[in-house]
Amino acid sequence: MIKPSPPQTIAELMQRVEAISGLTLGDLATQYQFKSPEHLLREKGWPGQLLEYVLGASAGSKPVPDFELLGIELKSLPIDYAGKPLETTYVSVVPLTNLTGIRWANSTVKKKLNHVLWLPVLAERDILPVDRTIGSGFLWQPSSAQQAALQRDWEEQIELIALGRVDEISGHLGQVMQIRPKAANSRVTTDAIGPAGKIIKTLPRGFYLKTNFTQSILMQEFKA
DNA sequence: CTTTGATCATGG
DNA sequence: CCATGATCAAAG
Repeated sequence: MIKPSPPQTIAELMQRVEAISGLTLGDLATQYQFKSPEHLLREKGWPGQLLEYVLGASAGSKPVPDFELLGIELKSLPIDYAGKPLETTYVSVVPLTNLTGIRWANSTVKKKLNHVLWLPVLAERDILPVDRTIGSGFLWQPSSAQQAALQRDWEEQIELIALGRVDEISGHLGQVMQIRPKAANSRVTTDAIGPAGKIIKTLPRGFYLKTNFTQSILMQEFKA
């Protein structure tokens, strides 16, 4: 099975999404000769990488949407038997320096979340990775209310960072989007603005969507 | 070395 | 039980 090429239209993308709904990750891995890990202890990104490949997303760690031509970002969303998200959703790296003049309107968070293809995967821990079933993927763009909530959390936390208070930030902040560590381990450091405006070393951070927010997106899509 | 893909795992 | 803090592999 050859590597799928990037979908040229949204219709083509959604056709592929519908085609894999109901299949397991193991089905796809076999079909596309992808590895099938027994557990995700050492390959936490496996579901996302497999789904990207199968749907024809551009590979790699580039600052562009997964489906560059369509401007769409792919996010797999692990859910439990009740359809609730099991994990927060990583969005992007948090900028910790050169924050002068930075604004929500130009932020990486806003860009990344402008148009998202959510792909739910039934991923309870007692289901082997290969046996996890893919659900119905759907396109989403934030409503004005959702945008506003994201903007509030972004501005509140970015302001703390700009004021040199990054080390006061914890995962408890934010109503719908939080900042948490995003690194290989807790010894990794990067530059940040410290107290008195001096550059300090701190743990790299990422923005994550809280499960209450992604759950509301699922409700909006599947309840009504 | 950094970003992207995320999930793991323990303290509260 | 669950969210926060910690962690892992691939790829550029």
